[in-house]
Amino acid sequence: MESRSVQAAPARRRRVGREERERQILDAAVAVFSERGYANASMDAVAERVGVTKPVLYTHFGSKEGLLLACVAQARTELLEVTAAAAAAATTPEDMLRRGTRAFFEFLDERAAAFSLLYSEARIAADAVEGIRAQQTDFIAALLGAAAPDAAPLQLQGWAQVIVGACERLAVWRAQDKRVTTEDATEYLMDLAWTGLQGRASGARAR
Amino acid sequence: MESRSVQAAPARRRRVGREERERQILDAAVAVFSERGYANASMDAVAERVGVTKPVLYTHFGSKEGLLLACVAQARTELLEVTAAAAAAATTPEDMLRRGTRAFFEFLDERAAAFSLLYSEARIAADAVEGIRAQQTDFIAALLGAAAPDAAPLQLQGWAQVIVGACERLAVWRAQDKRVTTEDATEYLMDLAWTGLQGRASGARAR
DNA sequence: GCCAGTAAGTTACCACGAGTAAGTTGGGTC
DNA sequence: GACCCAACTTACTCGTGGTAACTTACTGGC
Repeated sequence: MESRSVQAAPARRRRVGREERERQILDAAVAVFSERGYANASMDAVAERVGVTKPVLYTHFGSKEGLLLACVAQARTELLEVTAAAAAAATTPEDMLRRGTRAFFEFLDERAAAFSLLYSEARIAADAVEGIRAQQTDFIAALLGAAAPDAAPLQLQGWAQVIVGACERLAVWRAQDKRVTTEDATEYLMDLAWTGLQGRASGARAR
Repeated sequence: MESRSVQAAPARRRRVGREERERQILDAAVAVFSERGYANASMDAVAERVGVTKPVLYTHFGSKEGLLLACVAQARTELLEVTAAAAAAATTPEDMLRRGTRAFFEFLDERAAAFSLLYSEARIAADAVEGIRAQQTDFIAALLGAAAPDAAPLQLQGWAQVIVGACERLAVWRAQDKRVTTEDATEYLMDLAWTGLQGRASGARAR
């Protein structure tokens, strides 16, 4: 004597297939986690958004942390696909770096919610996010290795770390300052990573 | 009939001055938070480490979040002092970038616990950590502005973001791979930010 | 058509930790 | 040595992650 609506919509909404439910839950989780922050988001809130009760989430993902990790894993897969495809279309090392970088920024633009999850969210997913970074640095180090075959492996890794860190930071900066376009961000990265500050700064002496 | 030790040390441990207590609590909090992670660390654990009970923490810092923020604020102050002092000792822009970068890595080496707190810990402190980054980027942008007076302000900010992001990432990488010395990390940053990859990579054509 | 059997869901609970109200005690001061 | 206040403790509430046990909708076999 409360729900069951007025007359139609007899609240007849149960029994959804496993795969579809999991997609629903993941989408809801990304939304809720990114809106309220992981720590302040309750599992009940996610469940309510899907239209089920809490234990359903637990049968699918085991724990709150497991749910977060599943969200992260999904984003990870998509990220590699997008950047690798962009880099594959390039012909020179410079072009590769530029295209890959731009693809990264564009991906984050499209998927702003997933992004804020990935890069603002907690130690709980730290290992998983670190795994994404490792994936990206390995990928970039391989590209750099092809372009600079005389560099030591550790050096390649170091350069790749620099690029990944720089991109991540630029992405966060863009989220705060909307004036910065993906092209701007890409060029700032290229200015330093490819061209270097040497020529630009040497015009003005340190005085 | 359980504590109160054997005979000496009559558990006579109350009444400590406000400032000293706050320092004790901050130290304990950094230790506990970095050991177990903010989310898994209980306020009782921090209190026990200090040798008091939970409400004491609340009278000093208001909330668990407030305690974390106080830890972060303390680290922030120290970080700026250290890097600014290092940069001030330099004579050329290149030297400034190199000395500041190295000071950053050395600071994190000395204060590993505070570091893991800063760079692994959660959305709760995200704003505060973001404030530290803003402090560092403003500082670096000012240095770059002196060295490259014809660059646009937004461009300077962008370059500074690249450097801050790169340093942060290199720092995390170093924590994982102990082979990488502060000098290595500093040089990898300089390789890209100052010299640029252009010369190095152009030896090998894209083929 | 009807009746198991099982996967999908729900209700109703526990445990644990953040936060607090109210009472207690140490120690400096006159 | 009586007083007072700040430092400290005890003993609670409440919200939320997680779970055990029960219920219900859909499946295929006869």
